[in-house]
Amino acid sequence: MQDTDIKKAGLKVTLPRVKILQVLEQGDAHHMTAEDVYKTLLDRNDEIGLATVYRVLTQFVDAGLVERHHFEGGQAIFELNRGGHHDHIVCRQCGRVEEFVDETIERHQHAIAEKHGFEIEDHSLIIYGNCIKQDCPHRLD
Amino acid sequence: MQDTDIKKAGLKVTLPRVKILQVLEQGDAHHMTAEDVYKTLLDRNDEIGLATVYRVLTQFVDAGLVERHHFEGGQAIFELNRGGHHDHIVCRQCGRVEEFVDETIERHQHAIAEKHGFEIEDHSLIIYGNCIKQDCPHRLD
DNA sequence: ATGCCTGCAAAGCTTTTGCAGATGC
DNA sequence: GCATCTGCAAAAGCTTTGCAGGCAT
Repeated sequence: MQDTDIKKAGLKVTLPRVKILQVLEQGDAHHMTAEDVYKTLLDRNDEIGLATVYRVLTQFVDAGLVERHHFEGGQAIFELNRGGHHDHIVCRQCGRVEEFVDETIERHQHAIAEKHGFEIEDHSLIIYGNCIKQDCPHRLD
Repeated sequence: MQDTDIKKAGLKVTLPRVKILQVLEQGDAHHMTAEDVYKTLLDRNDEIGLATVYRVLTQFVDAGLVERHHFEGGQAIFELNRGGHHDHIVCRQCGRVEEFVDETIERHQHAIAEKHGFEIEDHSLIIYGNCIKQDCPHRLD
C-alpha cells in the first residue's frame, strides 16, 4: 500500500505523490524517464507539473522507494524499488529494458572491490545490444 | 603517433585535434570530462573553445579513438581508447577511477545476453564505493 | 493554524548548433 | 583554392530552484 510507503519516507501523502507512485507501479514499462511519468499522468488527465514529478522522484530516490539509473542518452531512468537488486540489458533498437541477476557476477564484483581497496557501495551493470525478438519494432533482419 | 590516428579517422590534422589527443594521452587522470580537457588546455595556454572540445571528442568517439562513459553525475567521461576493454571502479569520496578486467564477468554477460535473446554490442559495468587508500583526500576514518 | 507541497516561470548545467572567418592540404 | 575546421554566441535539452498560493494534518 503506497500511502504507507510515502509516510514511512517522512513525506505527506499528497495526490501528486500517490499518482506518481501508481504510475511507477502500474507502468508496463518499469523503467521510465521523468518525462515519461509526466506524460503518462497527462494522458490520464492528472495535471501534475513536470517540476513536481522531478521533485517527487528525487524524494522517492532519497527515501529508497525508487532507483535512479544512468543509461546512455543523458536522461535519468527511474524504476520502482521492488526489493531484490538486479541489473539491466537494454535494446538499442527498440529501447526495451530487461532485468537479470547473476550471482557469479555479483560475487566477482565484491572480490574486485576488495582487491582494489574499495568498500563497495553500489554498482551499475548495463548490457547494450539489439534484441532479436519478434515484436522489436526496429528489428534487424 | 597521433597524427596517423586522426588521419585514419578521416579528419584533418589540426592543432586543436592534436592537442586534445595529447591531453588524453598524457593526463594522469585518464578519465576526464570535456570541461577537464578544456581547462587542462587553458592551463597550458592552448586556447581552444569548449565547443571545439566537445565537437572533437565526439568525432574521436565516432572514430573509435576515444570512449565515452556515463558515470553518476550527469557529465560524460572521456577516455583514450588504448585497446583492451576494461570496466571501472569509482571512489565516491575522492573521484579516483580504477580499471579492471574480469574474464568470468565478461563470459557471464555474453551468456546473459544470449539467454535474453540479445545480440550484445557493448556493456558498462561501474562499481561505486569508497576507497580506503592513504592518499584519498576524503578518506573515511 | 501551520508547515509542508505544488505550480509556474526562471535559472542552471551540460552539450549542441549556426555562422563567419580561419586553416590545412 | 576549396573544403573542412574553429570560435563565438546562441540555442537546446534535462533538471533544479524561488516564490506565492494551496493542501494535509
